[in-house]
Amino acid sequence: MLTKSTEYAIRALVYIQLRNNLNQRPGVFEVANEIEAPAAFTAKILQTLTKHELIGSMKGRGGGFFFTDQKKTLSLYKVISIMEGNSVFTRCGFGLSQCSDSNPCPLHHRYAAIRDGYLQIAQTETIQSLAAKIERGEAVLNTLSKNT
Amino acid sequence: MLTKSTEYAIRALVYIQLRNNLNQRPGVFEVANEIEAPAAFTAKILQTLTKHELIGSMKGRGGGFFFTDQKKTLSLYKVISIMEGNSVFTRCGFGLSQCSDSNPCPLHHRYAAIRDGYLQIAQTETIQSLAAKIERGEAVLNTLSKNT
DNA sequence: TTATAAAAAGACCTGTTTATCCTTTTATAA
DNA sequence: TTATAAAAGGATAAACAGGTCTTTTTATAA
Repeated sequence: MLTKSTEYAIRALVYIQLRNNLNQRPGVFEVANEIEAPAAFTAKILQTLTKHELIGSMKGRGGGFFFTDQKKTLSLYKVISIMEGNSVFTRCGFGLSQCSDSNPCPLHHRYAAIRDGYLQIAQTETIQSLAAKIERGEAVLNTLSKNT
Repeated sequence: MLTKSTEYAIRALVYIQLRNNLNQRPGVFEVANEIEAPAAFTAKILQTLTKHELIGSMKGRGGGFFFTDQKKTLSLYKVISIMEGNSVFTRCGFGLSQCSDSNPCPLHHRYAAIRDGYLQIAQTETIQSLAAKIERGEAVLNTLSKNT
């Protein structure tokens, strides 16, 4: 469904939010380690997220990544759009470039329902809502941490 | 969602079914043209489908592709599994390798519902059911044909 | 004010998917 | 029985996603 880059981005942002909640600013290596992604690749993704101002960054000693506005929420939809565009929410499930309610492919009606459900998730879930679930022990961020 | 190869495969199979219903056996060029896919690439995909015996083929003059058993149906699930495996039906939406009802990622419950819905579509829709919709004028196979 | 720690930037490498082209095999119509 | 039309097979290329490495910039603690 999502590209690896997008998945890494979402996991990284959730981790950053978790650390920010403890008044800490994780760096590239810490983030990469926690989300179980290659460090150099994680650095590139964090660069992208910073360039698009989803997060802020500080260079130099004690630097790292952080959310600039602790009150705002960030929807998965926005993260996905920035990382890979929104075609996952619009593409035809049959591969047709022209496919719509009025000119449907044979999968259209059923597939569009599923796709819209996915869009709903992406629009309503946020980095903060995911982080909260982890903080409440209802979910895990990575393979390492078992919440037993 | 699906790879291009899988989409081409499904569209090709639907077209072959449509032609078979008229007692014809389309060849590579005809299929490629109708499903709006590159001919050489379509040939490779038809080769794969033939090797896995989803369809039969005849070489030589008057040859082409066809379903060997006109009574059987072929689910999209089977086509997808052969073309790209079944990870689309099993992957975690958050990218975790270990993600389950008992050890969920923060997206798990909502995402699994969507994914299962998609699995339902793939298991219940068949090449034949899609072809039938087209024959009834309820849907289109390609960009060219407008069903107005 | 300098050594150090960190992110930013850019070049480069790797693997997979998508796609093309050429040769070989095979069936059949003439 | 031969020319021809078609699929099968194999090698190669192009585009993209995923990933690495090195250098540059910048902030700060010592």
